[in-house]
Amino acid sequence: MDLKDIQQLLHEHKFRLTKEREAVLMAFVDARRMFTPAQLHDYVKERYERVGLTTVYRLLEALTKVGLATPFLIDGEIYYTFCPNQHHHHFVCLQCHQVKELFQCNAQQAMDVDQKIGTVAYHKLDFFGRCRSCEEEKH
Amino acid sequence: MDLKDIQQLLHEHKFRLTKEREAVLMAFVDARRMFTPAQLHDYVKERYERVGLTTVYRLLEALTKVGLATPFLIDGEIYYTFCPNQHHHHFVCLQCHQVKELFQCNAQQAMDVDQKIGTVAYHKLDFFGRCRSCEEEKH
DNA sequence: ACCTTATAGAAAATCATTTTCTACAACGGA
DNA sequence: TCCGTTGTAGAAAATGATTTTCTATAAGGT
Repeated sequence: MDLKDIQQLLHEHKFRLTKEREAVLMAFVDARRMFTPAQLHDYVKERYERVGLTTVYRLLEALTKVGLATPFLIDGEIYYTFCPNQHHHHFVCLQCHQVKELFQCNAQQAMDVDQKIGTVAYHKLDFFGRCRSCEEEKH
Repeated sequence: MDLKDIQQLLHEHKFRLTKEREAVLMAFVDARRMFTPAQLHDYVKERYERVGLTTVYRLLEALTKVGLATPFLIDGEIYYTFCPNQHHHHFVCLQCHQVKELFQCNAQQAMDVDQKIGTVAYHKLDFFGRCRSCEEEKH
């Protein structure tokens, strides 16, 4: 999924991709890690250009609405990660906040929620720990 | 896990179980559903006795800290559910907010996160949908 | 019973998020 | 390409959930 596709998806939902949003989007996509809105704001400011915090909030809201971003709740903080793909899971490094996608998914079958309980609309499966490079960091 | 065990666990962490906290705890445990702090506050006020909202926040924080409550992020709202057991997963009804625990867990084996990625400290697997009774409600 | 330490709850403070507002930019049609 | 419509940027203000503060009180150990 590249910029064109993202643009089209946003467009279908009547969101316009301005240069400001594009700057935030580029930063967000490239980073491959999770951010709180304020963190992403700082990150964009440093690397790309100065944009308003409101703009960051609005893009994150838009991306979440069209299914391109996922919020995580960790230690009471809400982090967002860019999620271009349909259904997948995550490995989240609690140290460097890097996020990796895992595509293989056997959870639905593996768990097989009983009909007596209800009907599953969707599920979430995420792994948290330390990524390889964070582990190697401390000798 | 009964009240005695909860009391002991809180005690180990130097939390005291006062009558106010006990009222909130009873409500929370009995309900078997998820609440935002404000919702739980209302619920306790109606059914048990009047307690301060601050007290509700503090109990939820304490329970989360000792591993007896789990927060869910749904539509931007943070909901808490009482989680007495070690490792398990959830079925969350998005309509009535009822929560059921699922104990069988093959996720770790089923997914088998690659060593190259990192080391998993814990994982979360939750199912969202409509529970049986909500489904039957509308004929 | 006494002493230390945690708690209740109201009130105030904090701070993340949302709303408001105005000038401006993007898109689509002529 | 120009124009009208509609969404957007960003600062500033408002909102509202959550946290902190404070004082009297209660809990639990000794």
